[in-house]
Amino acid sequence: MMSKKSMSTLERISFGEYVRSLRGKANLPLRKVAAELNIDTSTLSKIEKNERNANEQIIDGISRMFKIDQSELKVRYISDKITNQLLNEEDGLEILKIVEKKIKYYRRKKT
Amino acid sequence: MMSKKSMSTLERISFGEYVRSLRGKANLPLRKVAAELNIDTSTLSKIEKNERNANEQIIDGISRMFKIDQSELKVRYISDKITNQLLNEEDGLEILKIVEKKIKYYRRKKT
DNA sequence: ACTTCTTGGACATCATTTGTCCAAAAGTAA
DNA sequence: TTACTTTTGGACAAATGATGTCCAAGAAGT
Repeated sequence: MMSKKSMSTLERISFGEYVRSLRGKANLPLRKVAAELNIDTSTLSKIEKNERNANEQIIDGISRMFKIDQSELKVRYISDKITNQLLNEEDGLEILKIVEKKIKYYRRKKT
Repeated sequence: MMSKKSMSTLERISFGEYVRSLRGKANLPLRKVAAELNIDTSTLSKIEKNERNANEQIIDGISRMFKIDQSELKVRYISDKITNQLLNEEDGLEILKIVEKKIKYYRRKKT
């Protein structure tokens, strides 16, 4: 049985690093991908270095371009963001547990 | 054994509602608490209705005023925020699991 | 060297948040 | 009801943060 604590290499890399790796495998310059996504080359560079935010439209474009699952990519993006919010919080892990309970609670109530 | 899924009443209420309940128990008007916190009455009203953000300073002030644990209050605040970010995400719970792994991973690395 | 790719800074613009005030609504007690 | 206090929501400017765009210089490949 796989330990819950382990992280695959894929999970370990950040959203930006992941996008860069996709682009690398496809052997495409920033220029081309950025054009396809209708954003500036420089902006894409920064996204890949986690210095700029992506958004829904960009994420969708990337997933279409590289034929990867859109929600997987979104999950990567959001989980990075939240990790950054909690990484320096003393009680980060406790917060996660509470959030989990809250989400489950509200979902049960609302659906 | 207590189910992991259960939520105490205290956990169920929002940050704002909690602050309001503290103020209610102490029987203090917004005016007085806001003055103590150096914020506008209106702002505090909105914080209690979760329509405005609190911040570190305000959270600290509230915990001092009502003699409650400062990190507990902070945990409440942040967990509310993150819950709101994830509540409407299809993959919210999956994201939480990944965040947990990431935090554990980075903490192991960095400390 | 020449060319292409990548990066970082500058900048205006746009969006969001904050602090503040005020008037009206809601509540309390005479 | 009237008088008083508390609470709310809207409006607004100021501050802060995000976005889009351009360009020049650094890095990498030929």
